[in-house]
This record gives sequence, structure tokens and C-alpha cells, in this order.
Amino acid sequence: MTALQTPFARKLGAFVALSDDEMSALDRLHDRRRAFPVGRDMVHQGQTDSSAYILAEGWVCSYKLLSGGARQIVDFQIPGDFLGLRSVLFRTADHNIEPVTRVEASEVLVEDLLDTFRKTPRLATAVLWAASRDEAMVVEHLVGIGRRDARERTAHFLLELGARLKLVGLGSTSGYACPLSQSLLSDALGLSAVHVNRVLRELREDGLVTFQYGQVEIHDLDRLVKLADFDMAYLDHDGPLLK
Amino acid sequence: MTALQTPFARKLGAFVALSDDEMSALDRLHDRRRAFPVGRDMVHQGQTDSSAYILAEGWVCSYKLLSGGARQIVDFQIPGDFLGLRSVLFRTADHNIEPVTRVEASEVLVEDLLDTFRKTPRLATAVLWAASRDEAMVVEHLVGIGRRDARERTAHFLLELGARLKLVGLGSTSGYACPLSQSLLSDALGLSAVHVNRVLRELREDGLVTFQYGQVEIHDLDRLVKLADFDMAYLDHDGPLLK
DNA sequence: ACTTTGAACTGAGCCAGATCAGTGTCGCGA
DNA sequence: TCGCGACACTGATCTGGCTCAGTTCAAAGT
Repeated sequence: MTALQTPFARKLGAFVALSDDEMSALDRLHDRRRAFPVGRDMVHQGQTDSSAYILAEGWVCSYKLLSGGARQIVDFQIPGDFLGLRSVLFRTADHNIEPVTRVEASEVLVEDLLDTFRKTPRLATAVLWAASRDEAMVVEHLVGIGRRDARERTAHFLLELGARLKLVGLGSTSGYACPLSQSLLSDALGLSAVHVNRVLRELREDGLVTFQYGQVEIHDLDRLVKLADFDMAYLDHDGPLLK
Repeated sequence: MTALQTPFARKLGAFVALSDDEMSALDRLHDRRRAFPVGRDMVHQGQTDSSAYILAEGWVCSYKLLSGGARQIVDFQIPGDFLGLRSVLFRTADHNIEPVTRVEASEVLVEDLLDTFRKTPRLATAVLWAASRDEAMVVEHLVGIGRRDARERTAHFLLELGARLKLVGLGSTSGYACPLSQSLLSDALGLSAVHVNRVLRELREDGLVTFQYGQVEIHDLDRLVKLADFDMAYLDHDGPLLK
């Protein structure tokens, strides 16, 4: 498979127009592909020798555990996303990464990554851009948890996920396949599983979205967008900034 | 002032050992210094021609506004921090930046920034690192809002701020000067101003911290760290990763 | 065919934190 | 010196979302 075809390369290409050299440097990062079963952490908090990964297949979540046992999912990653960048830049991981489904990912070693940055510096800028995009999502998530109520927050989450999946060709405006359980959802939204269940039922009864049987169906996009105060500007981009 | 002395250069130097060339490239970014009065936004949501800034003096906050009028402060920035990186990489700002005190900052134009990355690529990696550190803080903040109660969250916030200020020489283990009002605090913590006031009183009465008259005094660091479940690993680093 | 398991779902009661409606105090400009 | 706006602070009341204690349902195991 050439870099052009990987979702990761496509993503970076949206920011930096990639040369052949850069493409093949990206390709080389995909050398050591590995598979991970559901539930066993790929990276865990405090681990010092962790690698980064480029996600090819499946979903993972990054989360933090508090001493009291509560957990907060920070983000879900879908194919094309880069995982564990912070863990490698800091040498020690500050969060856990757990596969939500069976996962296929290319392992990227610190040295290889820094080496790639040295030889093809524009890729460093591109990765910086991708990291900023991830940060924008975390920020949006933060705002949601801080200031949106459970309905708005849930609606926003489902819309954001849909938009992201659509960008990598895994969903449409009317719905998408979603392997998340309600309790996973609750850990992401900062709610109890019980309350997530009620909110999902309300949204369904109001004819807005259905989240059932591993499938999300958006029935009334406009009202949902309005309810969630959703603005996908932070996911969008209009052509490479670096020619 | 040479790059060696700016807090920003010191911060980047902690990750990438900087050469003279890189130092002077950093220096050049400090050319256009500007001052900003309290309260008038330096950058606002949706703005398309915004610059980035390196903060030299004073405090700012980055926040988002929701349609309902609620606001969520995502982070405060202190001297040495880089502001508005996302706004320039995305061409359009997804958040507001407002001075909390009078501010002095160096304006960094997109072209100059990308140019600097091109000529001194290791600086791109260093900025990527700094951005990751900021993201780590946002993540910690997200976890706090999602899963910590008001007391823990407040305690954690005050400790994190203290640790950051200490790193740039503006505070000690026993306290620091803090120009934030309780209502600013409430917008950051996702609480009401009324409740922040009560929580601060409780923490004071329990002999943990005092937040009063623009001054934070830490009376019992150990108990505070325990209450907040605070682990400053995500702010720390032990020497340059890139020699 | 039966049990086990796990996720989805429900109702009742409770509490952390919001909202409302104030009072007190300082600093500042007219 | 008066008046006004910011900010800190308080008590009373309300409520969103949590916890507890279940039930239902479907899939997998024996």
C-alpha cells in the first residue's frame, strides 16, 4: 500500500502538500504493523518505553484513571489517527490507550519519528498540525463537559464523531456504524451510564438520533446541530497551508 | 534581550538542546513586541487573520463562548507561553484570547513561523513538544471537569498553576501572586461563581490554601496534593530528548 | 434446555451544585 | 463626597444528574 492511500497520509496531505520523498518517508513509518485485541491496553499511564501508533483499522480510546477509580475518556481514535504522540515526546505516558474493537496499527518508534522529522522537516510541521487538530477536539470536548448539559453534550459528541468518520469515508450525514457501548459513552461524556441511557432514549423519542445496535442514525440533522450548538469549523480545513 | 533569557527559549531548550542558529531564529520571532490592555480580546472566535503571540508579561485566558452565553475558559497562559498556535495553523481562530492583566507579547506572523520551521526544522519539533505539553494540560483539565468534584478540581487547578509558575520562576511551593477573580476561576472550573466562593472558603477553613487579595498561599501542600490527586508528571521533563 | 453473563433499561430517592436575590466593601471618576 | 461598578460573600430554594436496586433481553456456554 502506498502512502497516498493510507488515511493518515491523506490527513496530513490536507495540510501540507506532500512530495514523493515525504510520501515514502511516511510509508516507512508503516513498516511494523501489529494487531491488538479488544480490552488489553496498548499503552498505560506511567509506561516509559511506549511507542506511538498510526491507526489503520478499528477504534481505540484514550483515557485517564483517577485514584478513586473513576475514569475519563479523553478521546476516541478512528482509522487514520495518530496515537500516543504525547507519550513518546514525554518519554512517559500520561494516559492509557485501549482498543475498543480489534485494532490494526503501525508501531512508530521514537527514533524513527524524530529521524523522519530530521530528514523530512515538513512532516514535523504536518504532524504539528494534526496534533493541533486533535487538541481542538479535546478543547471542544472540555467546553462540552464544562458548560453543556447532558443532552447537548451527547448530541455534540455524536455529531462530532459523525463528522470525523465522514472525513475518512466511514460515515455519512445520515449515520454511521459505532462500536461504542453506553458505558464507554458515559466515561467519555462525564455522565453515569444510567443517565446516558436516558438521554439517548430522549433523543430517540424526540426523533433526533438513534444510537442502537452498533449503529447511529441521524434523523434530524438540523435540529440536532441546533441543539448541540455544533460548528464543525475546528475539524475542517480548506486546502494545504504549506504548498 | 537574547533568546537564552526569554522564558519561551528556556522552555523549548528543555526539550531540544538549541544551537546558536536556532537561538537567533527564536530571537527574530521576538521582533514585533506589542502591549494589550485588560479585557479587550487579542484574538476572537472566527477571526481569520489572527497571529500567534509569545507571551512576555502578564496573564491571558483562552476561552470559548457557547450560543447560550455560557463561557468556558480552556486555559490560562503565563509568561513564556505560546498563544494562538491553533488559530494560525487553521487560518481561523476557534477560540478567544483575552488579557487578564496588562500584557506584553511578541506577535508572530504565520509566514515567519512557517519560515522559521523551514530554516530551523528542529524548532518545529520543539514547538510540537510545547504544544503537546499544552495539550496535556488541557487533558488534565478535561479529566478534572469530567470526574473530579468541585473541591478536588479547585485544589488541582491551584496546584497546577503553582507548578507552572514555579517553572518560570514566578512562584514557590508556598504560594504565588494570582490576578484571577473568582468569576474567572468559575469559568475555568465549570462551576458557578457562588460555588467557587464557597469552595475557596472551605479550603481556607480546612487550612489547605488561601486564595485572597491576589495571592495564593499554600498552607498544607501534602494534604492538598492528596485531595487533588495531583501528579505533576505531565508538566515535568528530565532534560532534552533531542540533543 | 438451562444457566451465565453483560449490556440496556427503569423507578425512587438524594445530594452537589445551580440559581436567585440579596448585603457589604473597596476604588474610582465626576 | 457622592454615586457607581466590580468583586466578594451569604442564605434560601430548586434541579440535573447520581446512586441504588432492581428487571429485561440476547447471546454464549455446557
